[in-house]
Amino acid sequence: MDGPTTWQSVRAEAQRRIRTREWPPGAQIPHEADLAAEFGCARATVNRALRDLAEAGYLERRRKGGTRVALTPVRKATFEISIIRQDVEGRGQDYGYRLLSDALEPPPAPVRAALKLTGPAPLRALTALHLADDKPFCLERRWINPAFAGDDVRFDTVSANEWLVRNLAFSGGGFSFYATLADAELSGLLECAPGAALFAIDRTTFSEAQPITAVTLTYAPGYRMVTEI
Amino acid sequence: MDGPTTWQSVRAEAQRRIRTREWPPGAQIPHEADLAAEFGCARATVNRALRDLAEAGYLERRRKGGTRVALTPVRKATFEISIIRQDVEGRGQDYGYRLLSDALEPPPAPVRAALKLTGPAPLRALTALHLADDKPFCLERRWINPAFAGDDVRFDTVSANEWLVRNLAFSGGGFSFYATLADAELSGLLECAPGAALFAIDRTTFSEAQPITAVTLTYAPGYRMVTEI
DNA sequence: AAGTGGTCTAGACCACAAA
DNA sequence: TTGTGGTCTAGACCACTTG
Repeated sequence: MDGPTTWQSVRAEAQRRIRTREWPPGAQIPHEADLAAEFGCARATVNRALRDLAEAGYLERRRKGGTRVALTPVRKATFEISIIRQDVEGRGQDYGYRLLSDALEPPPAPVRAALKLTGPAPLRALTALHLADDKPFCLERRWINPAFAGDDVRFDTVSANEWLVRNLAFSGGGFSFYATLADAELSGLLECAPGAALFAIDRTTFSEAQPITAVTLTYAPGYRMVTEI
Repeated sequence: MDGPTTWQSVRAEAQRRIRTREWPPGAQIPHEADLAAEFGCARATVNRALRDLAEAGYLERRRKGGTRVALTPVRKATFEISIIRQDVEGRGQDYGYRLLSDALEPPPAPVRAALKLTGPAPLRALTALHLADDKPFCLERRWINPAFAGDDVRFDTVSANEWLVRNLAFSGGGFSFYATLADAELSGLLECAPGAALFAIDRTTFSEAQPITAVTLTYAPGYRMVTEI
């Protein structure tokens, strides 16, 4: 005996069959019940293994339709959205934060569109600088729905980034990553040459279909966002 | 009766308790057995729900240590690594591909380091251009371990990007995203102004600890990588 | 040593989609 | 209509870690 069949071992064997083309791309693979019989385990164990592979993009499963090997295995990479302070400290540098401005302003059209706002109601507009070892690390330009962070919430010492992460669990939204040029304002704030290439992230956050915040994070030159799979 | 308790409903209720601070950050939550009794369901159902929340970064679970609400909920975003052709076609544009060069060359030091190569053995060096509606979309500069794609594999019409995705299921590796400036060579190939800000991705791929390929994808100006959570 | 999550089993019913 | 995956149950044993 070699103990009970684990779902990891079933997954590994299924991976092997996909890699070796024993189960070629597009082909239908045996039912869970058949595989359970073959591996001598419960169907739930097979289910757990195949569900894992489907989540990773290697299999496509449909009720009644059965399970097929994905024609184009979609690699899914995950990256962690950390608080900027943790990002800096994780690099072994000292973190600093400076709030540059905080006022109510009517949002420009792109921000209104990103947050799906209809009216021109003013939003709370923040500009802040995140520092690493006293040097500019990232510029944060944020628009916040005042209903979620009124005047009583102050961002002098705690960044809006951190406050929102800690106070808005379970929200959805979108990201977009792109490159942008340092204009006069950015080069001044980030203390870099005008015309430098800067990595930037636009992010919108919703909670239960309510718009919460839109933010642009522009990083100082040389920044890389790293992840593994 | 309202039917069996689903793991999704358990997860939703747990989410609510975290959001409302009924389970505050850092606090230990009841055992699976207690929650199962409270919800009137099997422990496996509670386990499925809490495991899901833990994978999303909201809970931290340890055998014997119990389950705690994460102090800093790490948001995990996932993005799909698609074949560039699909990316272009998904935008409703015509895809084109042009192989610019293909030769065996000793890799430069950064590539050797990224692939953890010890010797100076030559790699297959490819340069190719991906087109959208006949305009440059993305420049691909790739180094491939010849053991995995010898001379018999030709990349005239099928991009190495696509060939590798289709032929190397189950591989690991790393990504890094950054911004870079268009130098003379890049501006010529991507038909953009010198000094433009370009979004770029470095990627390394390993299969079973064997180095497979290192690639730099440099996108034409204006490209955004988009994802949702 | 003991408590907690991780997993497996065997069986059952259900939801969905294909035929 | 029917076949397939999705899920729930009740019980059991095990692995890991903390005390």
